[in-house]
Amino acid sequence: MSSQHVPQATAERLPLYYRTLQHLVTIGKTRISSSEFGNLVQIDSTTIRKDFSYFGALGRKGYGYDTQHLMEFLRKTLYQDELSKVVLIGVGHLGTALLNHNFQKNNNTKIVRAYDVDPKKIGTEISGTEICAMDELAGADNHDITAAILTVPAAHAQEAADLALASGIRGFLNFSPTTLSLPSNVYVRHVDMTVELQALIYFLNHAMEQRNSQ
Amino acid sequence: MSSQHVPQATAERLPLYYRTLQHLVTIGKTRISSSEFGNLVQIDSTTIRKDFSYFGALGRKGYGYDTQHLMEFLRKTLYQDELSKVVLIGVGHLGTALLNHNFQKNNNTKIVRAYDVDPKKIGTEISGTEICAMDELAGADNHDITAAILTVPAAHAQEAADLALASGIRGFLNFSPTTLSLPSNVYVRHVDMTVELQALIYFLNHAMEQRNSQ
DNA sequence: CCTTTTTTGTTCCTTTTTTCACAACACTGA
DNA sequence: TCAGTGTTGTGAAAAAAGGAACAAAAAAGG
Ligand SMILES: NC(=O)c1ccc[n+]([C@@H]2O[C@H](COP(=O)([O-])OP(=O)(O)OC[C@H]3O[C@@H](n4cnc5c(N)ncnc54)[C@H](O)[C@@H]3O)[C@@H](O)[C@H]2O)c1
Ligand SMILES: NC(=O)c1ccc[n+]([C@@H]2O[C@H](COP(=O)([O-])OP(=O)(O)OC[C@H]3O[C@@H](n4cnc5c(N)ncnc54)[C@H](O)[C@@H]3O)[C@@H](O)[C@H]2O)c1
Repeated sequence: MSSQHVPQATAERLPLYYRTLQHLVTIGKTRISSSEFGNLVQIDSTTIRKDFSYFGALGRKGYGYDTQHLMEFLRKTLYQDELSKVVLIGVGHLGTALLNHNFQKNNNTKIVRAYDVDPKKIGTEISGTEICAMDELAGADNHDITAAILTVPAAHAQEAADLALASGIRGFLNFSPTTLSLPSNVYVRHVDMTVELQALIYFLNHAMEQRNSQ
Repeated sequence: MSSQHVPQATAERLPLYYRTLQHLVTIGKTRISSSEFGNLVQIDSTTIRKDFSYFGALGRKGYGYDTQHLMEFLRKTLYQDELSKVVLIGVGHLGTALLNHNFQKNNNTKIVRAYDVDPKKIGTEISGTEICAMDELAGADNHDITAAILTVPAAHAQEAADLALASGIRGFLNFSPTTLSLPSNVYVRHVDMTVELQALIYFLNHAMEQRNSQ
């Protein structure tokens, strides 16, 4: 039962569950049923229950789920209770926003260092995070760094990723609108806000009118 | 054949295809096979061919796809050749980054107006986009606006969305880490960068070690 | 203590998405 | 012109994801 193989789709939902549980704990809600939780995150309650069941019996019949317990379980599952250190490459508009944010809410992840090529930025600090030269990245040993956030212009994304890879980084969150070519033992996630906006517009133009005409 | 029902998964990939084709046209590549294209976007070539086939026969056997033609077809499909106007709500760190960016590359979408509650920001401009008071949103007629980009703090996201909805907006790109509750004739897309980073870390911890042990 | 209500965990069925396999067709070069 | 090669478009199979239904267990309320 416990933790056989967790489907990709389930794994993608875990962070949403975790964040929602954090919120519930904060507002003092100690228990929740799968259907109430489902309403909250807008996912079918069966899907919720099945997702949790991959990790064993986390709930109690006739009661629901203990929010505190479930949250802690997910925290361990997601982070294995270690602080995940990440670096950010490209301190431009988007990079600066991310540094200022620095995933404050979420104390298990921290941007520990930033890199850029701009001499004006190198040596300065944003929100307590120091900005270093790209040359330093090339020589660094970053095996303790979980991931690199890439917020450089698309034309430089591959180059920046290669440097990070050489320094020992094995995870990438790529914000540039370009596909990276990296070895298969490296994990890349792509966040493309332009694509998101285009997809939204497409669905408004097509999917919606279909739904309306039914 | 042509445009029966386009699966959700296919529709989600169209913007990526479009962007990649733009790049190919820019660098002067006039034709491409599904397998070469597939390598580029890291999607199986069969999936590429099937995706395109929902729109009819866009390629030529023994030749491949004409990049210019395919790009133009996708542009029409995605935008129906109209400029999509969007507004942005919440001119903070992230909102400012988006305004500075303003989807320059992509001339079919434009942030025409921004809204905030901060009196210091109201009346100023960022990258040519004027920042208005939220009160103006409440009274505005925004039926010509395709979508609203929400970059307000999570605690205010629902409230901001409700105002936008009342002014006639029917599409939302929500960057706040919260689930919005809106009528079903409204389309909401959620971009959660925190979740993306958590998912990345989860996959690094679990999926990767599985792949390695095989 | 017993009955009724709630709610999980899971089985089974449906839908969606991906992948395989290949016939059909169009280019290419001699 | 014609053999040979490349590449699409698609039907059929496989895999993944989603959702209905319900037995079993626990809680709640007398
Ligand atoms: N700003 C946004 O809202 C937004 C939205 C969607 C996508 N993006 C994408 O995110 C990326 C960054 O966008 P931005 O608006 O922050 O751009 P930006 O131009 O403001 O910042 C880019 C930063 O990267 C640095 N840089 C350039 N080349 C580098 C290199 N080789 N190594 C390290 N650093 C380098 C620059 O000095 C600059 O500080 C782009 O790919 C952009 O397409 C941004
Ligand atoms: N900055 C990031 O990199 C980042 C990363 C992930 C998620 N987010 C999310 O994006 C959202 C915005 O983040 P941010 O860093 O830009 O925050 P921020 O605090 O810098 O900006 C928020 C802006 O919204 C305005 N605002 C507040 N209440 C409002 C209301 N009711 N109506 C209109 N405007 C209002 C504020 O005046 C401010 O300008 C947050 O929900 C945050 O969690 C941001």
